[in-house]
Amino acid sequence: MTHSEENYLKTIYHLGNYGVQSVSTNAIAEQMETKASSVTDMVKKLAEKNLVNYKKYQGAKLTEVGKKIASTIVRKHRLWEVFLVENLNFSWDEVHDVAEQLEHIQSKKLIDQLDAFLNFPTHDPHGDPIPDKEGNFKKTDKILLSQMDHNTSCICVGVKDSSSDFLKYLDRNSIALGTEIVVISKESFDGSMMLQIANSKKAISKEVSNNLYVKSVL
Amino acid sequence: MTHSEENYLKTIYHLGNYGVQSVSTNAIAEQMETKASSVTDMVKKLAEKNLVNYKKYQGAKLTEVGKKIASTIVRKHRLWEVFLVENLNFSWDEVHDVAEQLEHIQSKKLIDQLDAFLNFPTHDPHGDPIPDKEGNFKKTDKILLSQMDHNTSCICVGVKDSSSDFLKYLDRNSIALGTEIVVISKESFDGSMMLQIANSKKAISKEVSNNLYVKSVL
DNA sequence: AAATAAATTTAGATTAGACTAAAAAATAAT
DNA sequence: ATTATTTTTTAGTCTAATCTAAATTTATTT
Repeated sequence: MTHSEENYLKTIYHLGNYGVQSVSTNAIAEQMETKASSVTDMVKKLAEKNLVNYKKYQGAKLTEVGKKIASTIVRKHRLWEVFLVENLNFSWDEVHDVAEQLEHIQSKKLIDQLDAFLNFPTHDPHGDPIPDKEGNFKKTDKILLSQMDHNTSCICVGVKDSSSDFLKYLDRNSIALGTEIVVISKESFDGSMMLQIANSKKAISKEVSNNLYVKSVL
Repeated sequence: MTHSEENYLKTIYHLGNYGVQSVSTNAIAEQMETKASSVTDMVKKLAEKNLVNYKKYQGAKLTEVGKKIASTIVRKHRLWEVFLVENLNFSWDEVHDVAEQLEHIQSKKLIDQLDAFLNFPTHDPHGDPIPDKEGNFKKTDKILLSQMDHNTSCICVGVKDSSSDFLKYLDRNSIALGTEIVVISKESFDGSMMLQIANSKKAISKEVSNNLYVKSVL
């Protein structure tokens, strides 16, 4: 497995909804910031190795073996993110690039021991689930903040956009995983919201509420 | 910096005595298990980038910049080894391959924070010194066990051969860093030695005493 | 000092991964 | 149902890093 092959598998895993759907050549190319022709070449190679099923003009879908490998890469990525935040003083907007590198380190013992060292975490610093050794994880019943009605309460459980810019915005507005949010009102014409967070009111745009996952509380 | 370029710099650093001496093409090739022609190509490229000084048929020597990069790679390698042993239950004969991968991770913050997390260690699990951020380290005045006279005492402070086979041999014979060794006698014809370790006597060959660094004690 | 051996470099080929430009297939629009 | 557009593939090129085999330089012997 080369780094490049691993990156393709990971991308197909993410875009194909944890590997269940077929993913188009162009979608892969856009996500990876590469050209469609490069994707075609690589997808053929992965098909040759039985890691994806591929028929011309019909996109690629992970095989069971491909899915297993992809989930392992995601598992490693997310475990390393936890390590960086919990033990090395990284903030949640700084971990991605380093984890992109660390996810390619090959050592079964390393990842098992890291998992144990971190006390078997189930979610990464952005609220995304960490697959177990078999590639399984429980899907949390999270919804987008934008779907909440006014006069309801919820707890922040994840982000859809995990770009540094968005995460820093959340930091500045005291929104973190576990933060309780009350939706005071919702503007129908632009989708903006007025929130109550701790003791202060905050206005947020539709872009923000569309990128924040929450769990409703009674 | 590609992984390959980093590996060449590291090798030249080690073979050239921390970068002070010129290293021959063949020596590099043998150490890296590659061909001399490949080494020539790479050394030319490194010279182009001003990381080594190179004149045809005269080997390669690190420049100051090259030395700095090489020492950083060694620093990362050794810090990761400490982490693996101290925090992830690896034994000293298991760390090398994983550290070979981890040493290429690029992140200044990562390595600084790891250093702090480990409490600024000065030596790796094999007793080798860890360069600081500037690439400096204090050379310990260690000698080979084979140079000790009979009826003298010493403490094990490092290994010359850090192959898994040798390290496991040491484990089986209760020899670790910090172990006190008394040289009872020395056989002149084959260089073998009789040692007193804790409460038991052990016979060791010249190969062993030639690969174990010790510090003499009064 | 000439001949032999060893070390090193050069020349040319190969593979992985990416690219551009052109061709072909699938989709959408008139 | 043709035409136009988008998507995807193919064909050919490029770079990094490696290799083999041949040529060249340096070192060693006799």
